[in-house]
Amino acid sequence: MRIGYPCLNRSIGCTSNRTFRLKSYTEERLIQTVSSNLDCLKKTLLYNAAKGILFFRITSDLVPFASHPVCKFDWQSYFSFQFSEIGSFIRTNGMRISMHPDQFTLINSVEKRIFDRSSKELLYHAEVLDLMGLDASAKIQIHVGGVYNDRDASLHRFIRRFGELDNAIARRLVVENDELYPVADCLRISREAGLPVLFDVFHHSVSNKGEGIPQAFAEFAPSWDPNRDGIPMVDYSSQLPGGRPGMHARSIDEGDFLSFLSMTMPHDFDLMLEIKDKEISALRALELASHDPRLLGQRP
DNA sequence: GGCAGTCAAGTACGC
DNA sequence: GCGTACTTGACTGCC
Repeated sequence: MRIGYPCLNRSIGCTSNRTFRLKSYTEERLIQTVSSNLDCLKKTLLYNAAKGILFFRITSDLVPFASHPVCKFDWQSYFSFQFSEIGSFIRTNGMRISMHPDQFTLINSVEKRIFDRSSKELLYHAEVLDLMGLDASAKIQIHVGGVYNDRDASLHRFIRRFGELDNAIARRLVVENDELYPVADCLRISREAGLPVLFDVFHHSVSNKGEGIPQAFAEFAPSWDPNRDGIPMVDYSSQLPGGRPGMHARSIDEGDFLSFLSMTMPHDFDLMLEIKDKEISALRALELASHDPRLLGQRP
């Protein structure tokens, strides 16, 4: 088990998701921003390695407008050295990487135009991971998408569209349960399309078909082929106390976390903490899990 | 320097 | 049919 946090580190004084407005797009601005984002990504990974945080989600804003028609710049070649250097650091330190395109990336949209645009966005994500020289265990996670008044047809449209994706994308894609499509639906897709299911604990608590956590684990874990995909990835968060249902907690709920660890024994997986205070909770989680056999031997 | 409004993108939902 | 929430950090213009 590796433990991690998404996209941002708030302790090191830089962020790798700096961006700018479309209106102010220039090649110069792009180069400057990507360069600073990559520098910060490297710093973030150095911090993580020093602290024993071995799972990290790379922000989709690393290369702003990468899949937008406005971008004609060959950032792949221009930054190839920096990407490969970062990738080599990741591999040397035994780190796991994920990416998560935002809500606008929908492969099951009724509109072909939206699928095409999403496909370009996914290709950008795959290129980032390819340029880093990471194998297919570095994943890109998306949700099933919209319902469009017909869940079954929309679920099958996901499967059909998945089959149309470039292999560079398909080999990395994993589908994540959410409020609209609970894990049972993702498993149907997985069985037909052959992609793994990324289990989101918090979404599951909001939307499920009665499966408890142990049962859900028993069902989705086999969708990951250890040789091709690596061990499963799991997203974890808990309810913000007093917040609207579905809001993410600001910091880790220690009791909930410990009970989650014990409920998921003996499954091994990499755990992404989707919690507002990011690396703070990840560090706390590492302490809380320090006696868990799945983490032993991983402290720096 | 600080604040408020806005930002590429889509969908669901309430009116 | 239309407007707004979703979710969220960072940019931008304004003071």
